[in-house]
Parts: sequence; structure tokens; C-alpha cells
Amino acid sequence: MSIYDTLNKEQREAVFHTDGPLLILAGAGSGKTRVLTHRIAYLIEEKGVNPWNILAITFTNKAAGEMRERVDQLVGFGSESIWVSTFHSSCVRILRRYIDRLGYENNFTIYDGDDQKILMRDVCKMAAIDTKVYKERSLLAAISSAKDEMISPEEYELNAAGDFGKQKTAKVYREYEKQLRANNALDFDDLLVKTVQLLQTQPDVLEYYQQRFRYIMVDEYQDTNTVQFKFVSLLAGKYKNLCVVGDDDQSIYKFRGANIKNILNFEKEFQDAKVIKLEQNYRSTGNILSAANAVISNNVGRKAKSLWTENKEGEKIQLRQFDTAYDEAEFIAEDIRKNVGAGAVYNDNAVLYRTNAQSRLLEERFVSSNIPYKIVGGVNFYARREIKDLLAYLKTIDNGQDDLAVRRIINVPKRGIGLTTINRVQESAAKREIGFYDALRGLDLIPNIARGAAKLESFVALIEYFKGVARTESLSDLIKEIIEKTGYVEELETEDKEDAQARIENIDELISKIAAYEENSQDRDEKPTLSGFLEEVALVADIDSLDENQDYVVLMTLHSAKGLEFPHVYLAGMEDGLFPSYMTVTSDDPEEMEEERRLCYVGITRAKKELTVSCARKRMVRGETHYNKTSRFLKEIPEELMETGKTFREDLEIPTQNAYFQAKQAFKTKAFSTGKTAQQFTVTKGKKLDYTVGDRVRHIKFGEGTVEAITEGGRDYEVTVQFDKAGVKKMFASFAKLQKIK
DNA sequence: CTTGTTAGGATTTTT
DNA sequence: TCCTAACAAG
Repeated sequence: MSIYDTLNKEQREAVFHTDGPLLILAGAGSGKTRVLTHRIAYLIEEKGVNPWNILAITFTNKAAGEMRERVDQLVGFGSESIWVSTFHSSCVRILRRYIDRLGYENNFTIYDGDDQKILMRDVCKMAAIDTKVYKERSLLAAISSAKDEMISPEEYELNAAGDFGKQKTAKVYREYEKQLRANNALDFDDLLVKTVQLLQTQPDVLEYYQQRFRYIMVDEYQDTNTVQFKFVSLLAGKYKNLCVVGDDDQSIYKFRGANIKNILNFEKEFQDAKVIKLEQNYRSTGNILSAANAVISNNVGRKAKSLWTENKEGEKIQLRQFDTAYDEAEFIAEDIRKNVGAGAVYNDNAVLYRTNAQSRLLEERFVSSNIPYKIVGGVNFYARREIKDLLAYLKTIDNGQDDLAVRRIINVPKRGIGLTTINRVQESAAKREIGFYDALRGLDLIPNIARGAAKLESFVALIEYFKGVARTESLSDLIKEIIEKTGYVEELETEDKEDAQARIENIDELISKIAAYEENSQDRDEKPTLSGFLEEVALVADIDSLDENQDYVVLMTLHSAKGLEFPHVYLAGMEDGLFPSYMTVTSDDPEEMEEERRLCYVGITRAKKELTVSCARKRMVRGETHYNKTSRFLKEIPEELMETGKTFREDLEIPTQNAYFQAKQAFKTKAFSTGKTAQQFTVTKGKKLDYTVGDRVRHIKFGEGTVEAITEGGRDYEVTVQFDKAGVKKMFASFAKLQKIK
């Protein structure tokens, strides 16, 4: 019996078809990862392919890690020399070796969205563009889609003839590119664009990678954009051993340039491509799958396919409607608690929503219900202020050409270097066409900075000192030295007590991430370098931090949930205007609604055993109360598949723009809630706390600590606790749910 | 040059 | 509602 016997007919066909182009259309839950991993195993074990010649591209680092792990289990040895990585990190690896051929230095830095925006602001200032008329974000969006389509600034300009707005954009695009180059920096899109440019212009480099990657596999193929497709087709151009796996029904990144034509064009670009459909679903119950099929069948533009399953019908889909989003959150928390009581672990449950902002209410509810949870998304760890500051130090030490980084930290912590001084340096640097940091090193050449000169000099001396440390000491020592010498943490502490603790924790985490990086490199027999660390850090997504070994409920957006599965799934906020989003509802492009529906399909098919969909009649959005109808997607699920609780009333559909009605509602709500608060007031206060000053207590998130003070707040007790790990926190007793220890 | 105040924007999704 | 960036005052 071999490992391939457990596959079905189509899966086996896909695994055994090793040579020549192959397109696998894999429906949700049809075991595509199994096919990919078994295919790799088959290549190595049966076909004698050197692992070194295999490249597998996934969407996230997490998926890459999992794939490697699973291949590891199937293959005896050698899996470590397979390249399994994301598009972006593959490109970085190639560019680090060869980008000097395009006139960059090999230690280029990578700009994230925030960096791009700062750079764009400077560009607009320079080009005298009013950012009130042309927003940085929309300019960047235009440039990004141009890059996705591999349109250069010059081409963009040609296309812009006659269109004033486009001409402006073209001008900005050109200047933006110039600045990036001057900073020796690439943005995310550049990583792909420059790699393709490199492969197109350097025959020997192309030849090398074509030889090396004789077998290429691409996961989540439906979400690739034009430049990614070009990258893959160049690499596979010689041997054509390219296997792509995708599902057009799960294409949810069109807004980011994902090009559905890549699936359709595949057979054109690679003639005699074999196409295999995987249509048996192993993940979900019959009811869940029927619901998913029913919803997605409303889309016109899709490849015909029919997913089926041998699984049992299972539970009906639970539909709940609530008065407010608070009620919804409360229900979800309680229901999860019920699941856990019935034998599930927290990890079996996931709550999915359309926008990150929805996580807040849920989080509050989970804290007060003592349910461990993890929120994926929102602000990336490496995008936090304190982390970016420290990374800017590291970047400055590593690559003095990154002006953005230098300017970020020149006065952080405060050194009395103000805007006027910085601008003078900037002007002088621009005039002489040298970098900001280089200008700092030749201070005497800059006019009118007599007063600031001494401070600037000591800043330069500090950086030069760090460079020395970087040469002789380990990375861990370097970061500690930076924190020490700059007094960064002390500065934080004096600034604001509330935030400071969390920020210091983040810094500690950064230190351990650096240590982990050093360890990992040593395991791989690589030398840990500053550039290496910065590179790794630039490309991590929040989803990568999900850890199956920890038991928590996962909260995330539908987009982040792609590729994951859970026994119990909650789709929250199923309301028109939220999901599908307001933008989509008001748009006159029907394609957008189809994409939104695909997103819904992705959400439904994440569920293995039980799916709960919920909505609220009334929801606070940016401080305003919105009255939403139930989502049109709910109406697309056949009624017989659903079960509604007592709380659901479909008849009640509230008009959105009726001022009188809203006023009436608001009045009612107010009247009602005052009464309720008064009640709560007595309840909470009447209830005595079972701990007092000096007692040891436990908090769900912050761990153990000692109560330092208890004060009577407006309607609740305010408790100050010194936590062992998390520092001092102030919180409301009824919200914090502290438990006394012993 | 630093600090405090205010006005405006954000929330559709992210490597 | 909350956060950021721009502006004004010390």
C-alpha cells in the first residue's frame, strides 16, 4: 500500500501528471494541499527529481511553512532544499543576488504601505500637487495597478495623453520611482516588477533559474496578477513543468490586481495544458455545501463546476438576527462557550467578518466572558510605531541610503532637532543629489545650521558607533545597545503610562524575534545578518502568527480566512451595506457584487461541521447608528437549509434614511439605556468585589498580578493592578472579571 | 523646538 | 468614534 492509495481518481491523476503544464481547478475543500504535497513527494521519491529543482509558491508564509512540514512527513529527507515560499520572498531572494544589474545595490530596503505614503507625501510636496485634490492613497493605488500590469512611468505618460488627471498621475509616478531609486528602496509591487525586468534583460540569470526550477507549483492561482503570471511563465518557459492550482470561485483579490484571465489564458500561454477538476469536497457537511453552492450559483461569470460530497447532511445552518451588534457579539461568545462545554476546544471556533473594525465589539465581549481569543489582522506587528522606530535604526545602520528611515529617527527619542534643521539638510542633500545621511556626514557644507550642527554631529556619531557594534557584536546585542544608548524605553515611560506598557511588551517581543532569527539561521547553517533579519521582517503578514498549538478562538476578516478551515464558523455582520459592503451596493459595476459573493462563498466553505450566520438591525459605525437590512446573500441560501432562533424577525426592515424615524429610535434607545444603566449601577455596586487591595488576582489576558488600588468610578469600581508580566493596568471591575487566587 | 489643540478623514479587503 | 496630521502658542 502506498501513500497515493488514499487519493481519489482525479487527485491521483493530478499527482501523476508530472511533466508539462497542468491546471488543477480545485473547489473548496477538495484536498488541493494534499494533492500538492503528494505531488512533490511523488516527484522526489518516484521520479527521482532533486528537491533542489522544485519551487512551490504559496500565498502566505504560513501556508509555505505548513506545506514544507507536510512534505517533510511524506518524504524521507531533502525537503529542506525545496524552495517553498511566497511570490514576494522568492523575488527578494533573487533580487538580493542580482539587482545590481539593474543599478540598485543588493542591500535595498523594502517599503511597506506606511513608508509608501510618507514618500508619496514628499513627492507631492515636491511636485506641487495638492493632496486635497489628489489623495496620496489614490495616487498610490493608481501606481500600484500600473505596476501590476507592468506599465512603466513612460508608458503611463503616453497613455495619459489628453487626460489631465492621468497626466498628473504620470508625473507623480515618475517622481515616485525616482525617489525610490534614490533611497535604494523597493515597494511590494517592485519586488515582482524588478524581478521580471531582471529575467527579461539578463539571459544568463533567466537561464540559471530556469535550469534550477525545473518543476514549479503555484497555489491559490486565482489570485495571481499579471506580473506574477509573467514571473511564473518566464521561469517555466524552458521546461514547462508548471502546475497551478486554483478556484475561480474563490478569487477575492481583484481589487489588488488579481487577474482571472490568468486561469483562462493558461491554456493559451501553455498549449496542450492538461486540465483536471477536483469536485469532491471532503471538508463540509452536505447542508453547508448546499448553501455555498446556492449562493455562488448567483454569479454569472464563472467556470461551470459542481461540488459534491459524501459527507452527511449535518446540522442546519443557524441564522440569528439581533437588535444590536452588542447582542450579536454576546450571542456568539455564549454560543462558543456552549460548544466548548459540549467538548469542543476554543480552537475549533472562528468568527469571520467583513471589516477589521468589527473585531472591537467581539473582543470586548470575549474579554468579559473569559474566552481566550486571537485577532488576526488590523495593525501588523511590524507596522507599530515603536517597532518601526527601532527597525528604522536598524535600517539606517544597515543601509544609510534609506532617507525615510533616517528622517524617522533623527529626532526620536527627542534630541532637539526640529523641522527647520531637517529641512535645511534635506534641501542641501537634494541640491547635491546625495542621500540625507551622507549630507549629515558633511555638515560644514550645509548653510545656516550653526545652531543645530552640534546635535546633528552627535546623532551621526551615535549611528557610526552602532555601525561599529553591528560589525563586532551579535544582532541581539545590537538591538539592546540601541535601546540602551538612545534611551528609547525611558522616553516611552515618561510619555504616557497607558500605552507605554503595551509598547514595551512589543519591544520585548521584537528582541525575542531577533533572537529567534539568529537561532534559526544557525540551524540552517546561515550567518545571521542585519539585512537578512530586515528582509524576513518586511514580508510577514499577520496571519503568519496563527498557531494551531494554542487554544484560542480566532477572529479575522473573510479575506484572511482563505485557505483555513474550522469545525464551527460564525459569519458575523451579515447586513447589506456591511457585507456586501456599502461601496459594492452603490457601485454600478456588477462585477464587484460578484467578487463580494465569492467572498461569502469562501466564508461559508470554511466551516466543517457547523455554520452560524448572524446580523444586527442596528449597528454603530464611526459613531453613527446605522440601520441595515439583512444581507442579500442570506436570502440566497435556501430556507430549508436554515434554522432560525427565536430572535429572528424578517418582517422588520428599517428604512435607512428617515431622519424622523432615526430620531425616534435614538430617543427610545436613550430612554431605555438610561434605565438599564441605572439598574446595572445598583447591581454592579451592590455586588461586593471578592478581592481587595493587596490580593493576588488573575486576568484572562494579562495573567497574574497584585491589586494596588480600588476606586469608585461613576458606575463601577476602577481597579488598579500591578501585573507580573504586563505591568500596571487600570480597569473596570465588571469588565475585567478578575479572579482572586487562593 | 516642543507641546497642546483641533479639524478632518477613516473603514473594503493586503503581499 | 478614534486616530493622525496640520496648526498655533509658549
